[in-house]
Amino acid sequence: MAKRDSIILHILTTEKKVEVAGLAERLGVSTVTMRKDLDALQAKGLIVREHGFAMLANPNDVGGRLAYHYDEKLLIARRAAELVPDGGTVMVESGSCCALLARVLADTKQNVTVITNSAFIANYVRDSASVSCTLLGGTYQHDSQVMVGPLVHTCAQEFYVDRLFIGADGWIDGVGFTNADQMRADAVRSMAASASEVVVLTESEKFGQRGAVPMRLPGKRVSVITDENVSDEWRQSLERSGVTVTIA
Amino acid sequence: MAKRDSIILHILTTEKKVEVAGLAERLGVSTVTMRKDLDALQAKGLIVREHGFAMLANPNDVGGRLAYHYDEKLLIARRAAELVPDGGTVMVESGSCCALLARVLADTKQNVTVITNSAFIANYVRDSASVSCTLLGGTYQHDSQVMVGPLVHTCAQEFYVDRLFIGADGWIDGVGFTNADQMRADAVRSMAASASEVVVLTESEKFGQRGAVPMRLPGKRVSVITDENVSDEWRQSLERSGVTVTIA
DNA sequence: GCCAGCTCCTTTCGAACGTAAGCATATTCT
DNA sequence: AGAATATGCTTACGTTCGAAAGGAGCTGGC
Repeated sequence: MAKRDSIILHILTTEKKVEVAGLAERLGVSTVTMRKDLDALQAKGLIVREHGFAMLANPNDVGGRLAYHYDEKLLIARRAAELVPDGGTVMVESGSCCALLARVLADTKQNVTVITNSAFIANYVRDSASVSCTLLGGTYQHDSQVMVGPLVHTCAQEFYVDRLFIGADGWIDGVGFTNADQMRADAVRSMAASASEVVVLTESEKFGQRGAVPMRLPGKRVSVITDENVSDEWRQSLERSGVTVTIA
Repeated sequence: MAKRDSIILHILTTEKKVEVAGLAERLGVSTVTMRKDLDALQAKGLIVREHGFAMLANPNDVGGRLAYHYDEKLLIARRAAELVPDGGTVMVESGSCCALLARVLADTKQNVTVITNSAFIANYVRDSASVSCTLLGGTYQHDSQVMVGPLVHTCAQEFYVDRLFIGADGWIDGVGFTNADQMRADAVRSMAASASEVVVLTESEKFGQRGAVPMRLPGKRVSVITDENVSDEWRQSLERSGVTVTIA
């Protein structure tokens, strides 16, 4: 990931919509170079372009959330991909790191099967012949493109895999990982019942935050892959709760 | 649907990729007008634009298939929508007419629930608050964005509705409707088991063709909605087989 | 040290783009 | 019927776009 791309994403994250020419001037490059960078970012699904402007993809979309802390998320996804062998099958939930994991698997592995409740992820790796997707049925959440509800539970029962990768919106000491959306948290529990280990992929920033809905995964082996900025305090909190911590 | 739009789609269907300026000249309008038309078609998902060019969306995508005989398909979809009351629930399969039906429902009805095995359709009506989607789980076909396989069967069993709307790739006298893809034909059967009536939405052109896989819907009440160009010969063949024919 | 090869950036230019203002033909209102 | 409004197209203009060609800076080999 080029350094300038990170700066562009950071600016876009705060300002949403900027002129190409103005952005080029602020970064001290020509408009041609700027356009090339923006095209590359658009190809990754992180931003959307219009004539003369660049703006963040809808933050409700996973694509928009990806733009935030993209570097860390990519490192985490790459580390997670190491856990998946060629020809393996994994469950993947709908978080933004999870989407990147699917993308990394599509780009670097052979013949991997991804079971997910995210239509975004299925579409995200659509161009790759090396990943085959199974989409769990359910009620389609319009903004997040994620399947939720009782049908997810029914579908998930049809499978059993080694690992389920999930995102998280927060961590509360003594309570565990949390999610912002009750329906999605429930979907995670349904999927977790069909996996022997749950791997949480999340940027360290999330540890300071608290989602509204505890994930509640009692009796599950849980580990987390996060970035190097996680503080000792949170790391100890995690390990006290029996969560294995891996730094990407 | 403007008359010129139909001509544009017809040209695009045969030539795939054309220059905006050249197209404007051929139709005798200014480039400004041409761009406006093309933008409108792009907004409907029928074509894709590049700097200076317009081209058909990938024909493997439903969007690309929609461009072909768009007028007829829209009429059929509108007629089919009349069968669906506000607040109703319908099953919809993955054909291009079915996608248009979902779009029409989204634009004209209130509080309709669409149960489908097509991730394309779920995404296609994503912007509408008046349609809620339930996506049936299954193996995700990369090119068509359709769910197939045994999981579709399991999921479909969780529901029962009045009507299932499906597409078809052909009709053979004495055999019935046919489909080009075995997996998708199987998905149709799974869904048909959970509906009291099957409504086939298809352009009249299809009656001269034969898909490779008979749909086989024994004991089902079957009707078809098609366009006015259906010949008497085929119409009688359909009615002999107990299929109710409606002209849109 | 220094040259070849490579990558990345810039300059340049004609073509394409979006917007606004103007004109002509329908349509509606009084 | 005649004026007011609406629709659809064109011309015109300043801006942005994509592609090609040239230059700066880095890397590796001798």
